[in-house]
Amino acid sequence: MSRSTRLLDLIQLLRTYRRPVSGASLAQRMGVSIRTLYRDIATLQAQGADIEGAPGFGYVLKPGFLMPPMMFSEEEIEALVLGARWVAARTDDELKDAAHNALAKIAAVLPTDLRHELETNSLLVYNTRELHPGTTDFPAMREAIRQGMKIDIDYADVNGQPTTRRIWPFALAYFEETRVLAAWCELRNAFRHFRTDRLSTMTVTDIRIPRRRDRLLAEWRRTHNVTQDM
Amino acid sequence: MSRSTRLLDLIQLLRTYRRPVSGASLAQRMGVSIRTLYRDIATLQAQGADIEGAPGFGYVLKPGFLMPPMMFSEEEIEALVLGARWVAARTDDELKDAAHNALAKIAAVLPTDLRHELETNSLLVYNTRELHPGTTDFPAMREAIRQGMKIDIDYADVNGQPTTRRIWPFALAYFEETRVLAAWCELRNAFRHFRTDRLSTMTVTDIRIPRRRDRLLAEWRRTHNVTQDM
DNA sequence: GACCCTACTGCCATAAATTGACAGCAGAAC
DNA sequence: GTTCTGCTGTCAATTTATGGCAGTAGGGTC
Repeated sequence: MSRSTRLLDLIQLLRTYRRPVSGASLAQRMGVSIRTLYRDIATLQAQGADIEGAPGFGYVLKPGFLMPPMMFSEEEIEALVLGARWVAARTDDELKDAAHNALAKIAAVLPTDLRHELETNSLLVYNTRELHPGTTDFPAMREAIRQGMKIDIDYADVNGQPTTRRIWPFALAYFEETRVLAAWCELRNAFRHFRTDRLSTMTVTDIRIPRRRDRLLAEWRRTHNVTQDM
Repeated sequence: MSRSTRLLDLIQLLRTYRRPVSGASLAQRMGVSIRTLYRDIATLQAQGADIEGAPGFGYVLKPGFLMPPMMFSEEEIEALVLGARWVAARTDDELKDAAHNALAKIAAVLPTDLRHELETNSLLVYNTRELHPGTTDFPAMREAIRQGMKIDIDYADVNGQPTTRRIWPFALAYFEETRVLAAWCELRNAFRHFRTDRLSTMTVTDIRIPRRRDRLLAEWRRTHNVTQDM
């Protein structure tokens, strides 16, 4: 790989990170020595890339730096289309429309050949089994998560009567057949998980959750050893 | 000036032109020989720049090398992230990287608040069951579908010995647990479906499929009553 | 057909750059 | 202090870039 392509690849690699990365791991992924990587970083900085490096931390590319190539590859188009199709097939109607609209917006900025690739993509998603229909209002649930609003639910535990609780929802996890709402439960004063097909009622309150969603998510991940690397 | 900075400058220079420019004048403005300019153009094209050159005319950079800023609704962001996460969790490593890179590229052209929405999104995908590992080279298979190349496979039917066939692959369908390659089978002279976990070998030939992929897909959909509305 | 203008490729000797290795300094967290 | 990292200098071997030249080819104009 020539140096000029490597520099562009390095930008793209840095774009995919949100937390600091060490130069050593970048060097390994680019297949060059650490010395060369330092030179590459210096070159990119000289060309205007806003790369922040600190001893003991690593590097972060501060957002807003546009540098070619900034177009999708065919494989990236495939990934986006396939993901959108899974969303359309396996979630709810609102999210399905959203996936559809997002693809349309992406298509609008694509050059002709890539738009054709997007439109004729032939990775398909099939739903063999029906999802449990349920009465859960997923759009409202997602909205509550986004806005950070407490909700009240009636939830039937595996071996118990339905109980009414006020919870702080912060994540919704999609399994093959079920979906699970992750929340802080005011009743139990602990993190709890609720299968959405066992919710009998759900009411979004107008009370704000007193903690940031990403903090709750981070703490839950830490205490429950959950990783999702995107 | 180093070559890598010159390549970026050349892109910028090309963007300022609307009518074709001759290589000679570009070379003069970049301060290099015409021979070097041709090499630079070739390098940029290899990196995905859509530069059109015709004898007697000159060069034009077709729009689309850089992505313009894009706006999505919060729900569209959620759909894209959720889809990308499903791809990352349930397909292969190459597609996982592609999904990751695509999101990073989208994030790069998003305004701050939407980028934050993308980065802190809390719709998660879980893989409860392991995918059948298999030995199928999915990246090569997707590439063959994209490029429209025939492939040779050894396929073990449900109740039979493995047979070697030459097929025209045109679609790959993702089910919860299996994946099925849809193709025209030269042996049976008909559409056939192949579970990828029953492929023992797969060789991509360098013979083009004599029909367009989208035509095959459309005909297969018609004859098999398959709908996928995205 | 002859004629331009241009894109594009192959070759080659020279010049320039890139590279990895090693040694060492510096800042920050523990 | 120790450890983790960023960062710089130097140098020899290697790789790459470069310009010049010759030649092919495509697409207009006359």
